[in-house]
Amino acid sequence: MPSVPAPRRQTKARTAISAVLAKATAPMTAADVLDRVTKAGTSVDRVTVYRELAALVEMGAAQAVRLKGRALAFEAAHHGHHHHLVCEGCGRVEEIDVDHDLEALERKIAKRTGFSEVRHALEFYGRCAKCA
Amino acid sequence: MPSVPAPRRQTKARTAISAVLAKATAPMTAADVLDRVTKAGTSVDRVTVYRELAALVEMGAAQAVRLKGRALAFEAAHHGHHHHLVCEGCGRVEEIDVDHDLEALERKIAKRTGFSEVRHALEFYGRCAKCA
DNA sequence: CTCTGTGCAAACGATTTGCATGATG
DNA sequence: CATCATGCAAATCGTTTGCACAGAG
Repeated sequence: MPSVPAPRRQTKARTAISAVLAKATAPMTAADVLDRVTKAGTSVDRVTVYRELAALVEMGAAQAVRLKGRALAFEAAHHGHHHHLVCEGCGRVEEIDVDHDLEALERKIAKRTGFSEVRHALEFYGRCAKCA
Repeated sequence: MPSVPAPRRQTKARTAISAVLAKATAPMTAADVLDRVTKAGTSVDRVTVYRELAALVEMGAAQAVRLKGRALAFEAAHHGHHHHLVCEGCGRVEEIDVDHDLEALERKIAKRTGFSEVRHALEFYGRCAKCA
């Protein structure tokens, strides 16, 4: 077990994956990322994408969200805390801000239940105007 | 495509699965259900459990929730609308009621975005007193 | 030159599907 | 006795792991 966190090397794969994730307007699945990276001209393996996404989450540069559907989706962390509105027709995802004070709610729950480090996941589902 | 919804036959497997799900105090994964059904003395195949759970959801008698972890979990629908608090240490799940008016929030979102049939999923995660 | 990153193959867990047989209404 | 339900085998999908080689520092 190294006392030093281990250096992070810069590689084509990493640059490409981060670039794609940074440009994304909605959470992307590993397959989505692979697809765009490939179409952008960089040849990367599926496994590398999984590993890099995990690394980005680990570093706090990305976060994983579980929307409808089996695959995990990822988004760059530079957006602040926000929520998602998912269309069940076309699958399109919008970011959405909520004015409710969920942090206060978390504190209340923590106090009531004895839980610590309480966090939340909140998503909305519906049908967009086009898919109505 | 039959104009009549297709009759639902009563079988041992179905009785056992519904019974287990009805008694559950927290959402159960297909594997959990299989396990309890088996231990309760009824021999059922994994596949039957999946099919029956899907059928129950379809009928509105159960609902699926995606908590931390890869497997989908199911719970009987007879509890009203509620949320979950999941311990990331031991995995225990508590039902939890929230006083925030999320329906009002849904209506607001619907109006703002043009989405219809807006629903939400809200879960909380943290560490329970024992796992702190 | 050393160690991290990558590709490839294969393992894995969760879920789904095809098909022949069994049991219910 | 016509169908629906089930079991079993195998396919699929998303993800992870093991290992040998390539490439960054």
